[in-house]
Amino acid sequence: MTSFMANVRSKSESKRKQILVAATLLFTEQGYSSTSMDLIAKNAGVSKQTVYSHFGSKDELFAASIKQKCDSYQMTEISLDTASEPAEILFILAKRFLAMLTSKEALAIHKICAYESKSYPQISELFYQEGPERIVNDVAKLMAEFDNKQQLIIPEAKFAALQFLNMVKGECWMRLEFNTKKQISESEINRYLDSSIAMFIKGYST
Amino acid sequence: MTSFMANVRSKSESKRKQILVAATLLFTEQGYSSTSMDLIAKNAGVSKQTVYSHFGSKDELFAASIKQKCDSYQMTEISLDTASEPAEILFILAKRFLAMLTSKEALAIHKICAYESKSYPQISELFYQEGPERIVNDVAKLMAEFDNKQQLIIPEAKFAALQFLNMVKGECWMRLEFNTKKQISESEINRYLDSSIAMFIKGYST
DNA sequence: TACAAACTAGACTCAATAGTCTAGTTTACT
DNA sequence: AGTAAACTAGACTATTGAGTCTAGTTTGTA
Repeated sequence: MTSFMANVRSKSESKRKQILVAATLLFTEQGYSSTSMDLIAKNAGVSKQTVYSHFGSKDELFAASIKQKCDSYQMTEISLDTASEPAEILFILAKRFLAMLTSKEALAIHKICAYESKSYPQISELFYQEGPERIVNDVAKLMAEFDNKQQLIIPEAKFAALQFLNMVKGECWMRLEFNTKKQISESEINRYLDSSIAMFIKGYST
Repeated sequence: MTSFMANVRSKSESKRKQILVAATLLFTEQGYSSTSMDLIAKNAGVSKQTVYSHFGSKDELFAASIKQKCDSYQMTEISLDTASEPAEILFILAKRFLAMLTSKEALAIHKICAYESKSYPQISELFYQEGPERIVNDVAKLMAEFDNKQQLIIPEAKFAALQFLNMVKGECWMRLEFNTKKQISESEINRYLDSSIAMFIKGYST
């Protein structure tokens, strides 16, 4: 068989990665339409033709770029020490979740997926599944565990997860999303989280 | 004085409005960069030159367009019958808030302001103030009232408002934001809201 | 070593679009 | 009625950017 395939040189995997890395950086920093293929090629240290040989079009490259970002969305595994008190666990969870959510990367990819959700519904869907949905499901398991152990009474674990995570986002995230001048201080965030957790626990207490 | 200003014809206010209406529609439907000035002029039923005579540039028109959308952001006044039970009031509030939030218009303007928040920080800021911030402040007043009347114990009215409104957004809003195939049914939303309100009230109960 | 495919640099086409300009028309005010 | 500015239609400029093409270079494999 290989005799038919003489003189074959396979496309460089490293070039592909360079292109993907450069593209992802530019797309998430500047958005889809403001990012040119020429600049991607230049930043990847690669010729434009090579970009087109690895990815057929700008669309395709965009899809591949966001897709790999989604795949690598390893939300810091919520491997929490479930031996502790709910209040303690929830506080740590809230902090981790907020840290992830407010990272430059996460904000950028969220923004671009929401904005392009009409033009690229499959990408947006992918992001939703790998991002929000996965996290909600993970936290729902934790909520079910609280219920199991009778630490809290939670009839609908998924609702509780949604309620908790959405609360945690709060003003802090919105201000980042809209890039407002004033931002929320760490201490203010902590006060808010304390308040939210206290309310949540009381609301679901036995 | 007017003798110096002979032969003056003032720019037509109605043309200005036509332009603004067409521009707003296109910007919110297609985003900033995909909307051309030619199309705006055409849809407004006006010549391109007239667009430029009323608004100096595309940027300026965009700013004016979003600004007037923000100004007209009369969140259905939260004139709630505060004589009722908190649970009842909160349910009506939640439904109204969700209806507003999930309207095509609100989703579109939210999206574009978030996306352009780096390029147009002043517009994004304006949206934040006229949208989220105003609503939170209004709801905070309601929360303070619950506390005053000792129907609930709410030490930090603004926190409670943020917690409540963010909870209400829930999965429904996220799925619209990302345009996922599956959407949340009305009955599922109601179950979620009931759960959220029950938890909130218990969490802040006396 | 020879070949074919991956690669490079950069010129090229083609389309879209922001903004300007021109020439002629309408309209409000004096 | 006369005038100057608002308006129209549309040609025009200049730029940007996606995607192609060409000519030549490198490189892995048979």
